Amino acid sequence: MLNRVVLVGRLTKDPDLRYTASGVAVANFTIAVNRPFSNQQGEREADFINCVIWRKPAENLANYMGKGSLVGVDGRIQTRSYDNQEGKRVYITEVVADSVQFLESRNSKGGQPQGGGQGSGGYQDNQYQNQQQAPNNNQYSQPTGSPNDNMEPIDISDDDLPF
Amino acid sequence: MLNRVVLVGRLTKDPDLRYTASGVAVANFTIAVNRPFSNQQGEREADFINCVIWRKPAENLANYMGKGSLVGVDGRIQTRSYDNQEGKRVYITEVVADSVQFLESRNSKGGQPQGGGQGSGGYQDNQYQNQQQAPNNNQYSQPTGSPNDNMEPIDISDDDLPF
Amino acid sequence: MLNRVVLVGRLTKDPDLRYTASGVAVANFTIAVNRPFSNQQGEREADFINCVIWRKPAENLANYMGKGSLVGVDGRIQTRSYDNQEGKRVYITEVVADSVQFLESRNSKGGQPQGGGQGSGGYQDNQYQNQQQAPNNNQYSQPTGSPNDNMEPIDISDDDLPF
Amino acid sequence: MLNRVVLVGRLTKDPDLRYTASGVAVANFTIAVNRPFSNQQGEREADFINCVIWRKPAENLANYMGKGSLVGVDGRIQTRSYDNQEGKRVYITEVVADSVQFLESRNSKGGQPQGGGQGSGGYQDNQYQNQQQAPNNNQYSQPTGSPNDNMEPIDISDDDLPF
DNA sequence: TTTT
DNA sequence: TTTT
Repeated sequence: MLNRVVLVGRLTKDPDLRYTASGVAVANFTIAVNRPFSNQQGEREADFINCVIWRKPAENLANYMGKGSLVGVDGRIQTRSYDNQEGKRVYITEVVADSVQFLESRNSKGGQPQGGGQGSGGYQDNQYQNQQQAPNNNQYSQPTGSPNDNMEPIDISDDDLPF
Repeated sequence: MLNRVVLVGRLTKDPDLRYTASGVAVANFTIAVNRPFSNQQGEREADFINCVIWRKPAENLANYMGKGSLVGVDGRIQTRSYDNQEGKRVYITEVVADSVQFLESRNSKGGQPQGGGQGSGGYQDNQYQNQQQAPNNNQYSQPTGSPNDNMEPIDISDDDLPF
Repeated sequence: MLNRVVLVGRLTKDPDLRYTASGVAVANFTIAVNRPFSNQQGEREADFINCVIWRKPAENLANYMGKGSLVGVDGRIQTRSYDNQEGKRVYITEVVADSVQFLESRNSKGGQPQGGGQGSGGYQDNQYQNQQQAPNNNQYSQPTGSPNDNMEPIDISDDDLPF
Repeated sequence: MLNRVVLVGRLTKDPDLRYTASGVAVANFTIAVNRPFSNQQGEREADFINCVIWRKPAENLANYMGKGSLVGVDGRIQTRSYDNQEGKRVYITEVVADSVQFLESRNSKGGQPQGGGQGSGGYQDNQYQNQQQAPNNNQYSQPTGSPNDNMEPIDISDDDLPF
């Protein structure tokens, strides 16, 4: 049955990247999507939407985007439930992203602070596409070093390129 | 910012229609959307997605659709929170429907039971469109009588026609 | 970049199934999507949207759906152009379907005419999912025989099952 | 019936703003949406999607966005036809935008060229929302003056504010 | 060239 | 707390 979600918004914090026991990468993140209308107090509110993304795109998101980054999300709504520590059933509604598009980097994540005089915020047509391939059980090698906040072309082998 | 959701699924129960203190109709409903893939046990799971719709379309939904009805939803994701009786903050993610499309009636809601030999389940191009008009404070008159499960053309004045 | 389309409408005619030189199945079809509003003459118009689907789902669509069938489409807009016989460039805008959902069979395609007293139009959760796998170059075997208009469960081997 | 399109892409040229005989503003524009995959030559292609937007949002788009601007579009697919000068029927498929979101200004349209050392390309949560109100037959007052390419807050009366 |  |  049809289940399709498209969002454009900003990361409320850095993505939270983890690995399953079998080594599959998964990142949780929340995006703030401002509403197109004002409330009765005349204020613009936002919706804070929890999202998940799996595998390579999860690592890419965690490595290149951070708090404040503007992203586009294409995915579906998923619901699940679990029993919390008080034995109460908790119901979760979240968006499982098939792909995340980088619209604008905003964070600096420990490196050269963005902004200043260098003409920041350019857009590259970068997109995480979830290949939905079978989970591979290797440990992923974590990219380190300069986060390349300005999103200029970077010189790495195709294999490592997230986009 | 962009926030768009499209769903096709079945009502898990009859819509829950209420009125605000100022007389605005609002209906809550949950739709089950079957996933397009099987889990590791080979079973097809579903997502149970909570939705809200306001005003006239809320009444139409409540009057014409019921548990098991197949509907299409066009809307956006909304998040909100409240403090429960234990003083704990509870976060809600739901879909606010702009319009609901009737794809197939399935329930009988007190009237002539659907099904049998009469060729049921016909589709009419019926759609609730949320006009987003200012709330009107009148009490809505509740349609009663024949639920018209077979969704044949019905003969009522234009003013009452939900589609 | 984001490009997402979701449609629900009826096939204006039987899907047109063909095979590329290398044996890849592709089906073209048009769906009529009724507009949610009336024009100035008070008439409801429709949009006639050309769609394409590839591989297995193309064959499934051609084998199980026909003129008048209600379907849901999840896909993206694609544009292309070609030079016609007069040497004039022609621009095409169409929807490439990732998946098509069967909402209601309507045609009979040579076999037992649908309808009559047998409770027609039931919905099964059937969906063509485009696996985006590499094209396979075999000739597909064309299913023949009973079109199963009522969409009841059918007893064929898993390999042939479209859903 | 359901008909929903969401796009993120760049304007291929400045929007083309016109007025109907009765004074209703309408803007035509094309956005280039890069495909998320490469073709067999390893090149990334794009789809060039024709769009229309009506009334106030049309004027806003024309006044604030130009060739190269990154926009998000939420709308529906519309088809229409007309007879060309050779008396041949021509079929058109385009997107009617309900709203356009400004993701990044790119053009300068006669004013201070964007870019340079000033940290350009910031995102504001600006969105044209088509109110679908009855056409008003006044001549719209055309905003003039500095196009504010950097999209900083601008100080004009609420009535003129497009977002 | 269009569906219910 | 879930639909076919």
